[in-house]
Amino acid sequence: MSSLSLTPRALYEEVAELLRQRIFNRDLPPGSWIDELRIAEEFGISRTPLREALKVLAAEGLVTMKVRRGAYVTEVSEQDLHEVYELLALLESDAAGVVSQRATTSELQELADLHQELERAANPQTGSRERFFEINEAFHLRVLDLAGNRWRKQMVMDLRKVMKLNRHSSLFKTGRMTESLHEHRAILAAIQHRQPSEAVAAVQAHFANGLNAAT
Amino acid sequence: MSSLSLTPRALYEEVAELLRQRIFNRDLPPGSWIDELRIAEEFGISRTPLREALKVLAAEGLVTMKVRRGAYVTEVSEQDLHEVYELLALLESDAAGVVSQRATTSELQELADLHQELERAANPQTGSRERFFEINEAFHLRVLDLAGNRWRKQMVMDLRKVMKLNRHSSLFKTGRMTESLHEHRAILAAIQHRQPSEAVAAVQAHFANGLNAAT
DNA sequence: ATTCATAATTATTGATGCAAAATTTTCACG
DNA sequence: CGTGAAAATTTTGCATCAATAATTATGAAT
Repeated sequence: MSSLSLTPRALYEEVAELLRQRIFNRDLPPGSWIDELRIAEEFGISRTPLREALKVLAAEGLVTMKVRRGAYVTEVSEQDLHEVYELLALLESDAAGVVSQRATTSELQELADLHQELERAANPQTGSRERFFEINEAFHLRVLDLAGNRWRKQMVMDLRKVMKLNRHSSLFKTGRMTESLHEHRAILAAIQHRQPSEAVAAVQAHFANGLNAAT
Repeated sequence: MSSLSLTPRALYEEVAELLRQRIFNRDLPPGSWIDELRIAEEFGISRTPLREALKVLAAEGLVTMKVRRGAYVTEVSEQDLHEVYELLALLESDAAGVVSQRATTSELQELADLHQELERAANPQTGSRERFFEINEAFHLRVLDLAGNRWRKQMVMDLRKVMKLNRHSSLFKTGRMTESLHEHRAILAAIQHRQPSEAVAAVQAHFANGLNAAT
């Protein structure tokens, strides 16, 4: 957690990040009303930057603004879960296809290294549940980086935030670790062998299995 | 311009919409600094709702916030144009594929009716440039509705707003009207004949041609 | 005359205050 | 005892005010 930033973020950005943590920790559970006065008091700030932060989170989909009713933590329905999984599968599978075509040899090696870390994280002896999820997300985001479309990456990151709202989201489910690891092996292999259609299919299968595990 | 809204939007929403219009009209050109005092004065409001509106627009990608420097209208680079086109092609082509599988007969008829309006709008006798772009966008958005994924629709709408920032964006270019109309015929035909892969290909071709026209 | 430093002006950012609206509570009447 | 209306409280939304940071202008020194 490198908290020393060269460009000190605006207060409303910091507040937005704190709110995200509270939401993901389920300190602010889905559906709950966000008490502006209370939060402002706790954070030791005024309501102005807090309200700006809430607008940002609303744009991300994490909170929902109701006219004259304030902000509520977004409730992700079963339908939403399906739709977001569908979108993530589309965006990330296409990215994997692009990467399998365009990645340099050193970039492929980098992905292989990341996957090796994932293997270690999946081993109870050398890793942990938290580490697995961390490396897992890093791998997915690295593929997006290599696909070279910042708009897509931003969208995927936003969608993944929304996924975290759902308890049953298997993006971070313990029982899925071994299965997920196997699927990652297939994804990496397809990319390394520069087989776009196989890479696309492998990522789509990965998300299809994730959705099944979630529901 | 129906200004009587059943659910009176918050002021910051209204302001956001006014700012969007000014940006798309190039009253506020890309790269220009947004003078909060001046705009607030012109709109006859205080700076608080204006700043909240700017946060919303920043989340949409229309403006860029710089720390301690205020808000600037986003400049869309050639690279961005490519990337956004790539994403729109991916999202909308997949949507067309879904619709060609799942649409009911009456929904297909609705799309056909919309396309008929597009044909009329493309005819100098019975339509106009503005009407063509209007119907064109309505058709694309209707396909997204029928594809049944509100997250995708939201993303496409945001991306299309970003496209409007670019002068050369062929989404709204006069010279492309006839060509665009032909491509729309192919898209509609593929959907009506319930041929998903043809529908996907037709939409991808539509966007590929659009990108060529833009650059 | 040019450069550097300091002062002044300007603009963003955050806090506070106030009014309007909605919700809740209380009290009266059936 | 339940229902409905009115008052009180709570909370949002907007405006104003204060402070911090940055940019520009001015002046002095080399």
